[in-house]
Amino acid sequence: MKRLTLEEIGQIAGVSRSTVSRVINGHPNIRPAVRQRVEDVIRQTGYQPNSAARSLASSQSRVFGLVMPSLMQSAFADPYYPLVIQAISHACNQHDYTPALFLFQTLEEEEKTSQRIVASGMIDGLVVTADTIESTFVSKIQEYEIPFVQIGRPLQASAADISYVDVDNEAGSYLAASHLIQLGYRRIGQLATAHNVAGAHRDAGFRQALTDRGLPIDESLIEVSDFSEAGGYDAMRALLERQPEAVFAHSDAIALGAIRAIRDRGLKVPKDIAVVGFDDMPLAASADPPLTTVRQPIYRTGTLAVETLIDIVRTSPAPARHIVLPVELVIRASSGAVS
Amino acid sequence: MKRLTLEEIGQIAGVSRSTVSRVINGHPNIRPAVRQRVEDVIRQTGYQPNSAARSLASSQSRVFGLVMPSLMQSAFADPYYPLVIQAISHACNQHDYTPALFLFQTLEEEEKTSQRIVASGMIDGLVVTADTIESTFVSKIQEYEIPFVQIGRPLQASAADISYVDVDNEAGSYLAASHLIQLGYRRIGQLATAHNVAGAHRDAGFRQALTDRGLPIDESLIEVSDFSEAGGYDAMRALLERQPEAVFAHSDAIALGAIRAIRDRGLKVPKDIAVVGFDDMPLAASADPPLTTVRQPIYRTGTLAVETLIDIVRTSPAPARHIVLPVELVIRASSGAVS
DNA sequence: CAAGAATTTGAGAGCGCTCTCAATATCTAT
DNA sequence: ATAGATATTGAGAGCGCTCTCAAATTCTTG
Repeated sequence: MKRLTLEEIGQIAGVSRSTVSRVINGHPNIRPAVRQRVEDVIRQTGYQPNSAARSLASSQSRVFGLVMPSLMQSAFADPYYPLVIQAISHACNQHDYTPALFLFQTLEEEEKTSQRIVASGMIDGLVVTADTIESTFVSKIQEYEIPFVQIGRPLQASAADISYVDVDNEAGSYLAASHLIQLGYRRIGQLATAHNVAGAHRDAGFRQALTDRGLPIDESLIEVSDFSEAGGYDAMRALLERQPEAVFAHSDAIALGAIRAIRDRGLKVPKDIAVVGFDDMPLAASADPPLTTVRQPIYRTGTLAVETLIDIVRTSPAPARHIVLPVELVIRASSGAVS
Repeated sequence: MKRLTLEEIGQIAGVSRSTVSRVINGHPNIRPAVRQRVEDVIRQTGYQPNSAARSLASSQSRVFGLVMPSLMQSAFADPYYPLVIQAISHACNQHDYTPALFLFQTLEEEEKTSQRIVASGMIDGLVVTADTIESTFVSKIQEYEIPFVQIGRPLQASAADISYVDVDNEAGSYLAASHLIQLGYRRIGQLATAHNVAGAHRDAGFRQALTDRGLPIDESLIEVSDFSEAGGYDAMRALLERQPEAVFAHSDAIALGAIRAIRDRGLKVPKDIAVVGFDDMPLAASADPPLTTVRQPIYRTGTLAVETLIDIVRTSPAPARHIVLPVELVIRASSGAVS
């Protein structure tokens, strides 16, 4: 099918290229009759402006990039990223942006692609998930002055002029720990994740809760895990030696691994050891026992990231936006509060 | 940071715009000394050609679209799609293509965005996952003559001129069913999925295996489920009434749900009922008991889809490519073959 | 109904690249 | 050294759009 141009649409409608352009871009000062006529032609022909020409002339592409640097294989097993991607995709569709996806499995891959992303003008803005330690990527974006928002808070001090959308990890783990304390548990372990900002915040909230309730912090009750089920299993096996009465895991996947480890040892959840997770992923509700967990609004995070980015692009230069979304504790059987 | 143009690079290197263009595009017939000089300037300046201008002049964007039509919320919980996305992203990075993501949660969303995708020239080719019944999308792509490959075989007759990459679902379920039969099980149930091509093929392979081994096909031992764990649980509960000795599930998630249902009924896997899944997702190996399942090369599917698409774009017009990848049976404890 | 103001439209340049074609530089063989 | 072949380079048009500026049209108002 032959693709039409503005000129040709104009010809059919009996107006100039300029007028058609005005109609498409919603400019004022067009006689209603003319606008109608042009719109009819556009609809009938299914005309869509050539996006390359548009970008070139207007120097904006209406493409957003979604960047996930140094993403390990495993991270994607977690339903977190898929959900974020889905949210971002949907929000982009909604606002007539096209989301381009940049997943980097190695630094080498990141290196190779990132220059093209920032310097080719192909992208109007970026959503960056930067949960791990800083890559050089953010500084590169800043150098080229590309608008961007991070999902997850940046750790470093330069955070003030970086826009981000994050969930209140600290409050979440505070809730989780407080819940366990209120249920009477004293020896509360933590299956923590390291090297990521969210993990640091979750750890902080956990400690704060213990401290606020006058409990000592026993470092030997804290085991480090990655975000996987298998990691949780291993970490919990180690932790079992220390005989905790309850355990707070930094993710539901970890919690599920922990439950498996506890059961393998012949113990019952929550009777012998209570478990609380973080995420409220779909499997949490149908787990055995159903998992008490901290629900974070993952989808909303993605949506807000895009909307914030649009706002930044529109009003640039703009002050940085900082959004922290609330979380909630979902109480199910695994913590022993309900049967 | 000010973005440079070809002209300016040429100025610095003391050559014309045309020559720089030639260097960038790897044309022959450039004096080595000149090429060297130009390449140095490009490297030092970090110059990247403006992609809009490039697209406009060459009428190709080096962008591939990844389209997932009528995707329900739940489908994304499955690690299948994330893995495909990851593979496609990686393959695109490898070949200097940019992957644009189009997930459609509703037909309305699909309708709104699809015209832009096909008619704006923003995209050189599409990878379409069309596991469900045909949307109007494929015919639209064909109308606009955009190269595309499907992941998963098209069901309808027009398949011959559609390129696709698929796994051998039929052989997979044939393997699974044969395995169970060989182990001596006779009343073998199936937790099947409906309304998707892969499901149809898996069902066919299952039936073929029974027939080939002289077993009757008992329709009452076939329950329909969606692809979720919860769906598997419900379907298995129903199936339990019919007292199967073994059950083949169309996905690992379904199998996991089935195991939970069996256990809730006070029965043991595999002692009372053997279970085989499909996918070999990461959780399959660490499930309790470890899941016998059909491993399909999901990642490879995505990679091949991109490579095939590149091949098609390059040699267009080209005959349709049909690729069917082999699967393998991974035997673990849940089928009762090993402890 | 004319003259000025306001609205609506069109012409033209230009965004940064590719690609053709012609011009120039270099090489080969006599 | 020189004609002819060949390799290398540059000039210029054009891709389809946006956006400015001026022209044409319509609307006011005395």
